[in-house]
Amino acid sequence: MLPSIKQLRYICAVAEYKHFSKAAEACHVTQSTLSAAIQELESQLGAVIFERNKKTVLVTPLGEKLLHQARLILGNVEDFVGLAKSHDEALTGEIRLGVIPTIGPFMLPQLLAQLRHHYPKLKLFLKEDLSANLLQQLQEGKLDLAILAFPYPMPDMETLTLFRDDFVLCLPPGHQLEGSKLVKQKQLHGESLLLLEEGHCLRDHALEACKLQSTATDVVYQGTSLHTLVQMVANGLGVTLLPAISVAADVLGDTDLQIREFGKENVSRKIGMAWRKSDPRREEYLLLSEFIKANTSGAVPIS
Amino acid sequence: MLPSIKQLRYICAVAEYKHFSKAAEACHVTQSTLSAAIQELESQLGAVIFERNKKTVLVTPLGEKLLHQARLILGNVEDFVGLAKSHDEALTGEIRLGVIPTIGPFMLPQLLAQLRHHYPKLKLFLKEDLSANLLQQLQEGKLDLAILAFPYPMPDMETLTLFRDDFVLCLPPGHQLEGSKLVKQKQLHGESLLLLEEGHCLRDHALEACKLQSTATDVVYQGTSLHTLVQMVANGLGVTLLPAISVAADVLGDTDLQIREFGKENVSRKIGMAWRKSDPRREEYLLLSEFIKANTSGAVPIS
DNA sequence: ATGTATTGATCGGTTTTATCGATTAGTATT
DNA sequence: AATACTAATCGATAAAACCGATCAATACAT
Repeated sequence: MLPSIKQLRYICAVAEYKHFSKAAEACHVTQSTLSAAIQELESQLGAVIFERNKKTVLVTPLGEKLLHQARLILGNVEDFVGLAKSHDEALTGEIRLGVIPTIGPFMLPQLLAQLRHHYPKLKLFLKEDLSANLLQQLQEGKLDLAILAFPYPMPDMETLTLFRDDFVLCLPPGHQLEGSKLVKQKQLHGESLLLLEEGHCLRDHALEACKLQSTATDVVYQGTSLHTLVQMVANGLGVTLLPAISVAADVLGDTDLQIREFGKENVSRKIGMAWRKSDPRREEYLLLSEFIKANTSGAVPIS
Repeated sequence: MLPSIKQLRYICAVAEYKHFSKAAEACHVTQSTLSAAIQELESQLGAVIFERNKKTVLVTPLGEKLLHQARLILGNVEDFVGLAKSHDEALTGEIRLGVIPTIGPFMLPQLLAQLRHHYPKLKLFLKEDLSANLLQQLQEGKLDLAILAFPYPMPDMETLTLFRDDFVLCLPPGHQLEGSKLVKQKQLHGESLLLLEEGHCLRDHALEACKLQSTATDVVYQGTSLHTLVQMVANGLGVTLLPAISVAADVLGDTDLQIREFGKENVSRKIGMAWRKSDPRREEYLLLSEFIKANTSGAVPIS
């Protein structure tokens, strides 16, 4: 046997007004409805809450306790509804966001600061991982949203491209290619090209973008992050390809490395978002995507 | 718009089983019923709680919060029902008991100790006042029960006689009536009879029981309590009538006062209980009355 | 005393809601 | 391609909620 929330409202109203008819009016029902509901509740509880005296309505001691509990419940119900209401506003809840390592450290610091400013109620829980793992966690519902590089197969996901991220060539000072203002893909042949280890999509995207195969060049070493790659280049171990956003985010630091852009050739990857097709917060994600597009440096807008 | 408790139960079940059909089974309803109820809730809230994926049911971040709140509410509702249940047991709740000053100090110490032992969950809130005030507080619902002396007009109240309380004559040592083993009402004429001040029913009952009028004797002084009356008698100011229960409760203390009983004459008052006719706890009061009858010394059972 | 107004309970009838069983559409799995 | 499974949907029915009117008891004013 369960009381209904309506019944709890009724008894609280009666306790407040000490009067069935007035309480009924306040509850927008007729007195007969309210009386019947309260009688049913008392009958189901096997307890009398109100002592109906001629002149006034008295609350039994047990009724006093029940009323206290009822008010507690009604308050919680209000909070329940309020919870839903407060979430109506866009970007005020929690989003579990996954990002790949070749984007997160360069894009997030600036983005998060802006978000905190414009959407102070938004709580972003961050997870940095490889694309394959992010996909799996999206599917499992452990993540709501991912920012990663395309192309990448995203079954069951809706994806959206945010912007283009050009690759640039990173050279140590004095390198033979230092003289070229712009470089071409072909010029990479025979170079000691340093790339991230297996699993990073950046590796595949870079090779693909430059129309290279991993065997067509000397991949002498495998870095675990772009920062370590940069250090390796600085130590003369070879050259590397860096995404523009990382350079914009000062991945070079105070090294004296050189940057050379590619010419008209489209040497780039695309950065976008992905979420479950069934996720009801699509609108919110679209809103967030617009915000990201407007607040990311080093990115090339999609034409 | 209000959610129903049923809806809250449903969403908690789905969250638990991650499966609509199984949740429906656990709730003893069909899947269609449960689905419809949850859809209605989500629609009314304007929020999506579950993300219906083909393989599994996921909970949205907002849904997680709502579920937490829902569980809280359901717990409260359980407590609500439990409150009523726990009070089913007799004499386990709160009773606000009023007692008149010529009964309370002599009857309660012993009675309360016994009650505490036999009904440890019973909480008695005590109020000592004159009959008229007790009656008013009963009517106003500020008291649940009163123990007082009859006859006394108790409109709207149900009353019950507990026992008879005989009056005895209290004499200072060396008093002229000391020689009589039993005294008669007539012998009181001309005596300096000390009584309580106006308002105490004991005063009226004593006069009535002895068939006296307040003018027929010297009411030289008005005491504020039986203890002060006793002190006055000990100081030779006169004699007084004491209820047997007060003597049994050692109102005389270590004074050397004498007690004389009346003979076959019915010189007594009746002590009983009263509560509102509309009070639903009648059964409990009857139970309490039996307990009191069995656990009061100095009282004469009603034939 | 007598009549009027109030209060909460009760009854009959209507509307609304809840629930069920069956079916469907969309996905996985075999 | 066939099968199994899940949640949504539909139509019909049973249950309830609710209202308006009335009643009995009482308070209050005359």
